[in-house]
Amino acid sequence: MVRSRGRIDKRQAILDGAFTVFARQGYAQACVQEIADEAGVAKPTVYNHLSDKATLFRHAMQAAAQTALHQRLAALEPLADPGPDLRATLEQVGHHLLRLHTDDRSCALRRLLYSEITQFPDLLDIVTESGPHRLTQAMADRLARLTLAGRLRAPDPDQAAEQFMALLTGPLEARSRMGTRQIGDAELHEIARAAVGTFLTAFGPADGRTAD
Amino acid sequence: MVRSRGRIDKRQAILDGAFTVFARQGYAQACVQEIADEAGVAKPTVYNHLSDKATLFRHAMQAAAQTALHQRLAALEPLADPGPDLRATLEQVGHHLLRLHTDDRSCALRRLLYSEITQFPDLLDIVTESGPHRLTQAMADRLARLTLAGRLRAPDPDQAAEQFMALLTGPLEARSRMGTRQIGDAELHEIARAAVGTFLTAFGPADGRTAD
DNA sequence: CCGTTATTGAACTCATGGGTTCAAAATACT
DNA sequence: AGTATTTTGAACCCATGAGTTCAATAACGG
Repeated sequence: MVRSRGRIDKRQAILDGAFTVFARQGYAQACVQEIADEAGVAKPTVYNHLSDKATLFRHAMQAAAQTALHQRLAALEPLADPGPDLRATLEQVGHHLLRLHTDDRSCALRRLLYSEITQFPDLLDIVTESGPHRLTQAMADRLARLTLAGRLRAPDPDQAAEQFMALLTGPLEARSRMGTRQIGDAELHEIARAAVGTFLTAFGPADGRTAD
Repeated sequence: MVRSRGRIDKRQAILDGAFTVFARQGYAQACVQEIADEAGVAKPTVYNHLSDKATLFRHAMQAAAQTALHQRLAALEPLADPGPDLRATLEQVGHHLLRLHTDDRSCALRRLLYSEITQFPDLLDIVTESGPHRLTQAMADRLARLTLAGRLRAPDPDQAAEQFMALLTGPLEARSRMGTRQIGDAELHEIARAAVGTFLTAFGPADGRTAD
């Protein structure tokens, strides 16, 4: 059995394995030996790369948050140049965001953040500020542009973005039983459609209530 | 024989202290000795009332969820007979809900639920079903009545309730930094006003946008 | 090839904390 | 009063797991 013994590869493997195990067990219940196994690595190797369990946790969370943020920002792309059917584009983006939001790693990240926020207050600056906040900001930018273009009526884009995100993710929490139940694609579409419907009724152009 | 054990009913003190410590430390980090101290009781007394740490946790969570639910349901009362100014009543109820939602014990309850949901899947049935779900249900009932009375236009009261709650609590999560920052009453009022504004624009009576 | 460095497994130390035992003391019930 | 029950403190047992040590070994660079 020749395992790849590159030094760089191991660090990434360790961080990935760490997040997987933390996600499955929670911080306190996860033992370093299990993380080492998950990463296909010996326990001392873990301590060779990351000094202790806490920093291991921090780095694993940071990495997971980074990828989550990038995925979400990418999902906003269609709003940069929405086609003639703004409603359809919003629904597409909304649905994409919902899919990312219900992703296993995403749910685990939120759960871990919630649970360890008291023990690791610095996680907020690492994760949240690089997370939801920047996402809402980007969304607000899009909405501002759309308002300037006369396709929306959102004089306060920050508030509109905040509420659009709320309309999307709010109903999820209850329905997904806090992330323990996987939600079918059809239901996600339905939630996105309802969210966009309400959003456009409130912030759509003047003649808003048209067809659907 | 008679159920009054020892001097007072220590059981309640234990459950209260347990929730306090769990809220402060998280499940795994909380040690039973500390709970005993918090409750002003000896450690064996704790085990005398609750068989082990897990059931102690479950009962503490259940008790906390009960009170939280009752408080929230009570907050909906004004909607049973709203005065002539529906907007004002909605804002009042919304603000009240937000205050309860940002309450320390409430935040701790949500945090603990999120964090231990994998270790205690049964908590969902104990807490969530007795929590947000029943609250949204009650809200939907109110909205249905208001629609029948011609004061709203919410043909799907369940969805309207779901979205109203989302508009209220969604913006909170980001702003309160997941419950770590206390939000001033003024900001809560602002959030409630914005939520009700959007809600009424979407679900208000036909001549909606005028009323103020 | 050979020295350097990273990795490995296994065993070890040590602190923490769940849960129990027990005899003494406090309390409640009659 | 007297008896049954609970509470209490302290000590105890024991499992778990973080973090370390170390000698053997695999990879890598020259």
